[in-house]
Amino acid sequence: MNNRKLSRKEREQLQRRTEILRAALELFSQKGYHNVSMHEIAARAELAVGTLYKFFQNKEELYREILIQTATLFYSALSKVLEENGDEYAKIRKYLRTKCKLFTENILAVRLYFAETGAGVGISVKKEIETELRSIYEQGTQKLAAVFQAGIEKKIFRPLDPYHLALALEGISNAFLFCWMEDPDRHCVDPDLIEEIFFERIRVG
Amino acid sequence: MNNRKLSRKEREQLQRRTEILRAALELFSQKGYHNVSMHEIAARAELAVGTLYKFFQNKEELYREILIQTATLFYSALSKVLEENGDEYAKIRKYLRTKCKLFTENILAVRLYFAETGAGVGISVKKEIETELRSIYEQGTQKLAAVFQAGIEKKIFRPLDPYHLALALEGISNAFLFCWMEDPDRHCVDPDLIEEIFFERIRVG
Amino acid sequence: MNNRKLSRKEREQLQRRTEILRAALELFSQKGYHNVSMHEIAARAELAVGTLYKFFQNKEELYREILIQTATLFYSALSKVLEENGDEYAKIRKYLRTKCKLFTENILAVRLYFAETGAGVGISVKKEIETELRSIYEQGTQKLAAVFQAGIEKKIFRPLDPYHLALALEGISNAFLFCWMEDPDRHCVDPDLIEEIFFERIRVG
Amino acid sequence: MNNRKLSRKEREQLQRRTEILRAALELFSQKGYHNVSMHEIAARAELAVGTLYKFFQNKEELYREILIQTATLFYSALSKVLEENGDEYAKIRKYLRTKCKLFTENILAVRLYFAETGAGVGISVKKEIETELRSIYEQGTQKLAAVFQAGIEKKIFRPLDPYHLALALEGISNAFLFCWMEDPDRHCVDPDLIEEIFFERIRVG
DNA sequence: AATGAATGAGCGTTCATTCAT
DNA sequence: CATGAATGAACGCTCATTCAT
Repeated sequence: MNNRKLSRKEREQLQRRTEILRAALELFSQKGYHNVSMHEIAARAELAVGTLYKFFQNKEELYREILIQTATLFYSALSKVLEENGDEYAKIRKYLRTKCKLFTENILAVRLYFAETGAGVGISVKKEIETELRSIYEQGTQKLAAVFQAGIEKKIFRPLDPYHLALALEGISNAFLFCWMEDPDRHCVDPDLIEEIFFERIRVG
Repeated sequence: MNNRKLSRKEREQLQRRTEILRAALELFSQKGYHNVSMHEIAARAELAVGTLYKFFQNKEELYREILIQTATLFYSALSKVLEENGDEYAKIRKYLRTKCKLFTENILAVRLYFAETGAGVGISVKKEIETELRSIYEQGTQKLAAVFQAGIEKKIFRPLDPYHLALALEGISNAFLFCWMEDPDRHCVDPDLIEEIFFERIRVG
Repeated sequence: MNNRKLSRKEREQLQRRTEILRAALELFSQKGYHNVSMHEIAARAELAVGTLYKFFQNKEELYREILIQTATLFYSALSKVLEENGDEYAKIRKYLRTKCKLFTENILAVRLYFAETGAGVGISVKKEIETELRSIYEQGTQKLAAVFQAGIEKKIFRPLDPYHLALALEGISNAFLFCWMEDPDRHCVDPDLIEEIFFERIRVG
Repeated sequence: MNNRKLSRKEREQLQRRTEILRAALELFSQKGYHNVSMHEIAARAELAVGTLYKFFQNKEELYREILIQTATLFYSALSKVLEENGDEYAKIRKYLRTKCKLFTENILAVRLYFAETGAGVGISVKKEIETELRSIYEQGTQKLAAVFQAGIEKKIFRPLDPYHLALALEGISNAFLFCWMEDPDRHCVDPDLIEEIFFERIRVG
């Protein structure tokens, strides 16, 4: 990273930008895109409205930034896991664990993310944002499918369509995570539980 | 039914109401609640704005009507399936088939429905609508769980938490249906396919 | 009168018309012209909206009718009193008594009437109505002034400007009647009381 | 006063606010509350609609502000007069002079004021505003009554009910002022004239 | 003649965005 | 460079009026 090179001014700028994103995330995830005004975001970020427009072209762009940032964070973290060494079964298990962790640690962003992609559907704020997000999501699913593919070749998994397996894993884990988001006390986020249902009889042997 | 008793006037009224709902469904599912104006809906229904308000108290009510109608249609159809005679495995299979059929035949409404309930999350148009919908959805999941419970008792299924099984089945099937909704050519809606992944090794024996 | 000549149909028509005026008077005097809709009036008169338009060109005309009717009723009753035989002092006394009676018996209409003419001012629903009403009111004041004029000539009253005397009497009596309308329990409508203040000297010495 | 401390910005703000109030007063007093739109006021004030809402919460509040401002101005000026030193007769004379002056200098506001309080009646824009205004008006009348009471005790005035005397004075003066408002050429606003009629005896003998 | 469903102009209000300071 | 007052298009909604039945 080139953090060292940032002048005081630049650091202050970055700080401000981050502050805006934080304020916006809180508000958007609480009330939804259309029920949050730029004034409200400015007020929460303790800045003037005009300043918001110095950092983001418009409201949509600010929204997009939050979503892309989160999607990228998730994608890169989960990709990394899938690219590590180890057998495919272990990779999937770690993937599940990481996904659960990311979700629970970033609920606000997740809310927004799924409001947009709706676990597959979604009437997004803007079609472009939706497309962009879906593309990132799709890349993730493809990577997951590739791992299943490898696992199938190594006879770790039964010879099913790897993309479908990826889809199914995503579907189950999302369902459990959604359930938890709705009612955090129900403790559905246990990855072992998800694994048991998903794997126990799918795995060969 | 008392369809016979409808006078011409009443029939025309019903027709108009249906026309409004159709126009609204199309627009809402295409652009989302906040990006559709009452004028737009009126124009598409080839009516004056005022007429919309003769049938629906306000925009929200019109939106709610669409969602509740769909949710109820789905819920009653799927409940019926689960209440029919037959062993639990057959019931689940029929449930899956019916769900796929309902989805593919009501894509527009499904888009809206999941935009609201977000398969679990969702920053809804109005909290009341969300709650109402979620309650219907939850009832459905409970009914599904009851069938799994019965199946477990009869040793048809492995002794897992029945609610989790319901959640998982919903998760997987939604994932496949979403995938299809995004790209109808990919033909992911084959219920056999979903069953294979979900069941083959979950079922005892 | 030619009441005899009215056919059943005509009688029914008149009845309907009266019914509309009654309903409108009640509503207008309760909530004011702008806060009453034609639907509301129709509903209270137990008629269809369209029927209202058969009897009155539009909302304004309906309103005008009520006001002109009341103004004419008041004017003719009070004129009659002033034209009776008797000395001028007695006429004024009877005028006052009649005015108090008319007011207390037609509060609803009075409310409307003064809302329009505002005891002199008034931002009326329509300038034309205001002008028309004021003209009737002015005629009344002129007639009253003529009586004062006669009284002055007969040395019954001191030689003051008769129009001013008329104005003053109207002003005082209105003030007392308004006071009563606001709070009917305060019993300010005693004509003797008004007379005492109007006629007898206030300043000692 | 702290007028000195107003920065240029603050002065401009105040100017704008005043400008809005002026435009609104002109229009309201000309056409009445319901026949004036916010767009119209904005246009006359040479501002955008949105700007109106920066200064006043809504149309009603803007209306209320005008009325309360005027009522307070009148009340404080007239109260001051009644609280000055001097005998009661002199106070009433000065009161009358001041009232005439205030009326003639604020005709627009007076029109509105009496449209609301209707010199006693009035179907007001909002019950709350009416109540608030009437309370101010009533305070004024009470103060006037107190002066009459003192005058009666000092044998300056005949022993009549002081509140009724206040009511009568208000009634007469309003009648003359209304008469002048309708037709400014008739010169009815001469306070001497009002006094003569109010104070001296009308009936001969 | 009576009806009341349909109309659509026009209202009050909001809020993303701009730009003079 | 940050500010926030000003803008005005666009919204949801109402209601006087019309006209086919």
